[in-house]
Amino acid sequence: MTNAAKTNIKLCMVVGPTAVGKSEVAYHLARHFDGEVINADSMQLYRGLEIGTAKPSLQMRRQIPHHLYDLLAPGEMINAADYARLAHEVITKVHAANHLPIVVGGSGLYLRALEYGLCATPRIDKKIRNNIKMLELEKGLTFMHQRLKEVDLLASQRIHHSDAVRIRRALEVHAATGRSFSELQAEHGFGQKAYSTLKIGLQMRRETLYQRINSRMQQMFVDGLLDEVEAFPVGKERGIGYLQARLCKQGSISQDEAIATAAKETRNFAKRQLTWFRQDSDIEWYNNDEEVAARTLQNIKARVGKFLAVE
RNA sequence: GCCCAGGUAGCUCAGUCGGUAGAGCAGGGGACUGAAAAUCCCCGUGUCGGUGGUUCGAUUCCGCCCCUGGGCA
Repeated sequence: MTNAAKTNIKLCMVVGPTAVGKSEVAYHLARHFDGEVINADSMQLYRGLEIGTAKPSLQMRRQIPHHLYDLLAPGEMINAADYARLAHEVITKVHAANHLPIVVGGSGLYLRALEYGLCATPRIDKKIRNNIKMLELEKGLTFMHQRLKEVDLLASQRIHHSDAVRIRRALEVHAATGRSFSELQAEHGFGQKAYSTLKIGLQMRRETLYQRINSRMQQMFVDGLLDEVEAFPVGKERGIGYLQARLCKQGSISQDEAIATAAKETRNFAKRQLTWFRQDSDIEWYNNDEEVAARTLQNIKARVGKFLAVE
């Protein structure tokens, strides 16, 4: 994917698995290069979720402008396309102010949507969505997959028959546009970059990453995750740790169990993130293990400096 | 010291009427175009505690030893 960018706006992305230290690096880059930080984490978008989403500290956020951190109320919904629109606005402003936009986060689809856009589909009508849902409820997933096979063979081959989310989406798009989803995707093809981007990937030894995740989850409960979960309406909890926190409050599980489960889910999530980012060959990887972190930061700064210098 | 029950995958355990073994969890790999901290797929070789014996063949049967838990002293 080395296509020419639509604009000549330069921006930096800091990506990688959760708990690898992205926010820190982004903050230091912002300080050094007169930048502003833009969030690309689907959960840090929410107001009031400070502890459980490991947002950058208030201290950091007071010193450097941080965007898209307190946008939504817990329980409110957003999607990748909406996110991309919001981020574009902010990036345009930051660039206009002659500052370097530094996008940081671990939500792969959000980052991709920002960089390449998503294929153009209309907003799906509530009626269509409901019809498909009802049909699925009535006839089952296998039937829905069979139906997808009839209207969009390629999509039915690509989407596993158990993947309800994607089956639904493909059927919705077909119902709304009369065209097959796979065709629309092929036309889009992530063909055009919106910006001139430098993608910095942070990684560290798996074992260390997992230890950091484990102790961070422990600390989250110490810091008051149990109170923070109250930001959600009961039953609307989303994001790793919050459901466990609620169950713990209700007495269905012990705090130790809550921590263990939440830490496990975070580890699994980090692994999925790594799988996602690994297939992006544009990412330049840096090791952020503690013993080399200082050095790494210097290397990254040097790399960003070079990136900004070239025409 | 004696009596019981165990010692099998990183963990918890199942199993082999003797033909070198399999579940759950953990873990690993992968997919991903408006729910993405979501959703979904694939992956199980390990001195079967050690050592002798019986046997064509022992993780399985027998002896001894070691370890763990419980009971009795």
